[in-house]
Amino acid sequence: MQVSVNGKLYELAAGACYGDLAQAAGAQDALAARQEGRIYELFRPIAAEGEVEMLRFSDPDGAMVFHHTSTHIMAQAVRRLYPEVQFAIGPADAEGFFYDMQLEHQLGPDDFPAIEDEMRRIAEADYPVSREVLGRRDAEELFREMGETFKLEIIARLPEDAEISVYRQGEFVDLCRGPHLSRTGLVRAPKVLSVAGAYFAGDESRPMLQRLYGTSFPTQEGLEEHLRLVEEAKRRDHRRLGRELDLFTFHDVAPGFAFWQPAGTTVYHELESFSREVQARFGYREVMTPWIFRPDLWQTSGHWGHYKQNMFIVESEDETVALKPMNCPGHCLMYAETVRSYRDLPLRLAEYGPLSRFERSGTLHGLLRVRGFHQDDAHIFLREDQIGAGIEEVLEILRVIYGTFGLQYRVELSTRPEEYLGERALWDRAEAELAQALDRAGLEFRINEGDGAFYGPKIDVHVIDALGRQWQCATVQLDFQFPLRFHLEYRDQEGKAQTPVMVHRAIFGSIERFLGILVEHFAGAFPSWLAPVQVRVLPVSDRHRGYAEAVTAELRAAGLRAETDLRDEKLGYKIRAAQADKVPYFLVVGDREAEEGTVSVRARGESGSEAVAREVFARRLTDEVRARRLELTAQKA
RNA sequence: GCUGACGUAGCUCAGUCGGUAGAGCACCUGCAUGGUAAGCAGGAGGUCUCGGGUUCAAAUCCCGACGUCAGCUCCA
Repeated sequence: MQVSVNGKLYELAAGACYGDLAQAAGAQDALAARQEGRIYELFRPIAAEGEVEMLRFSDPDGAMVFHHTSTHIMAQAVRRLYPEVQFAIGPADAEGFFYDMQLEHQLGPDDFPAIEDEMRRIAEADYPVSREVLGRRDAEELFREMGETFKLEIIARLPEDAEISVYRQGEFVDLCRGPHLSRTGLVRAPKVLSVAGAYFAGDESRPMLQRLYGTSFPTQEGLEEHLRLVEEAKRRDHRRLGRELDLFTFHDVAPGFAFWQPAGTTVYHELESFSREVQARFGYREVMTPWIFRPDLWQTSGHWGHYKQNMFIVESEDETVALKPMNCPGHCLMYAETVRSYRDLPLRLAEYGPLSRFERSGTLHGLLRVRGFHQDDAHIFLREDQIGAGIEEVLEILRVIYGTFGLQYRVELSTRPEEYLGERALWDRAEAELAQALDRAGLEFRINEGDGAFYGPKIDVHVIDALGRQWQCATVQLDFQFPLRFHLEYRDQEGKAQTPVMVHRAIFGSIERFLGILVEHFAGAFPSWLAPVQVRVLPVSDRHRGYAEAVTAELRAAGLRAETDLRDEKLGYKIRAAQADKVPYFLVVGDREAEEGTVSVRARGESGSEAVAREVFARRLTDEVRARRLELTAQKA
C-alpha cells in the first residue's frame, strides 16, 4: 500500500502498521500518527492510503498521547501500592494529566515519591501497550470482576453503538478510548504534582474522589525545564509581588476585598485614567450611580430571579436592600429619565463604580477573583442599524488599550443558545453584524455555538500574557432584553417610539483583575507610565542630600512621580534596593553631578549609567510617560 | 460551599519526644561619608489566627470557627 509522510511516498506491505511507516520515514521519535483527523497508535495497522502525519512530543496531540499513557502508568503504580483503589476517569492534555480515584488512604505529598518510583519501574519494564475491542457484555463482565464500579457506570453511559476498547500494559488493564503510546518505556521522566478533590462526573451530590495530578516528559531535561517554568510563574504570582512591591494587601476581616496601598492605588488610577482618556475620545460620557438599591430594581432587571445568590443583601431600617453586582440596571434607569431621540444615539454611558458579588469562599483568588471590584464598564444604547458600527468602535478601543500593554489577544463569538429570548431574525442579524465587525477589524475568531447569553450574542476576549497564559478579560454583549424590561425607547424620524439595543462592554473587565494580570505579565516591572515610582534619586553621600532633593522637587514639578532615597546607606545598597523595587529609573547624584547640574541615569535592568543634564532627563521621561511607551528609553538619547 | 494541606515577628521560614520561642531580610540606634546590586556593631519586635478541650504543663495533641493555598463546583 502507498502512504505518504510530509508528501513523500512510501510503499509498505499490506497490513503494515504506523510504526513500520515511522521507521520507513526515519521518524524514530514518533509517538503516534494522525490520519484524516484521527490519531492512531503506532501498533495499529494503517487505516487507509494517503497522507499520514507523525506525532512527536513537540506536537500538542503527541504530548497528549504521551500523557495519556502516563496517566495509565500512574494508575498502575497506585494500584500496585493500593490494590483496593477504584478508578474513575483519567484524562490527559498537552500539559499533563490526572486520574480520579476512590481510595480510603488520603494521598499526600509524602506519598508522591513512592508513586513516582513505581512509575519509573513500570517505564523501565517497558511493557508493550495493547488495545482490545470488547463487546458491551464482555467489558461489563471484565470490570465487574475487577470491582470497578465507576468504569461500569461509564460503560452504561456510553451510547448504544460506541466502540468499547480496553488497553493493557503489563498486569494493568483500563477502559479507555485511547490513543496511547506503544510501550511504557518512553515515559522516562514522570512527576506526581498534586492531589485535590473532585466529584465523579462533576456531580456535587456524589462523594468526592481524589484527583491525582501529574506530568511527564520523554527526558529528565524536559521535566526540569517545565519545573523551571512553574517556578517562574510562582515568582511572578501577583499575590506575592503585590506584597513585595507594596501594591495591595488582604486582611482576614474582609475576605475577597483588597486594601490598595499607595503604590497600588497609583497604578490603579493610571489604568482608570488611561481608560477615561481613550473612551472620552470615542464619545463616552462618564456617570456615577447608586450602589445600593431596593429589590424592585433587581426584580425588573431579572437579577432577583437569576443572580440573587451572588448578591450581597442588607437589612436596613426594616427594609431589604442589595449592593449592585452590575451597573446595567442603573444605567437603564438613567436612560429612561428623559425622552430620547434617535439623534441621541448611540448613547455611551461609562462608570467605574464599586461592584460587589458574593463569590463562594473557595473560589476567591487574590485579585483575580474577588468580591469587591470595579469595572471599566459602559453601556451603549443604540439603534438596530448602528450595531455594526457600534461594535467596530468597541473593537477599536480594545485594540488601542491592549496594544498599549503589548498584550496579544484571542477572540470568541458566542451565538444563540437553546433557550433565548427575542426574535430569531434579530439574533441572526446581530450575530452576522458581530462577525462582520470582527472581520472588518481584521480579527480572527472562534465561534462558540450556542454559548451566548440568553439575552443576546457576545464577544469574549482572552488576553495572552508574557508566559503564554490566557485570561478572559474583555466582554462585549449585545442585549435585546434589558431595553424591553426597562421599557426603554427613543423617538424615530416620524416621532414614533422605538426600542433601542443595548451593548454591555468592558475592556479591562475588572480593573482589579486586569491589574493582577499586568503584575504577572510584567513580573512587577511596570513600564514607566504605570510604575508607582517612576524615578528615584540616590545621593552618593549625605553631603549630596540637598542636591538630590532639589532634583526630586524639579522632577515632581514636571509631573513625574519621583522620590529621594535619603537613607544613611552606601550607594551600592541603594542601587540594589532600587533594582529590587523595580523602579524604572534611578539617578545617582554626587559631587560631579552637583557641580555640573547633571544626573547619572540608569534604567532598570541596565548595568551602566549616562550623565545627562537634569532638564534633558526630565523631558525624556515626560515624553516616555506621556506616550505610554513600554520600553525604558530615557537613559540614552 | 465541598475535599485536602497550611496558619509562628512586617516578610520568608525553623522550632525534635508536650517543658513558656529562634534565624535571615526589613525596621530603629550608633560608628563608618561612601560612586553603580548587601559596610560594621548593637537594639527593639511574638495573646505562636481565634475559641474550647486533654494535661502538672500545649506553638506542639484533640474538637470547632475563621482565613489562606491547591483543586472541584460556580462565574445568568
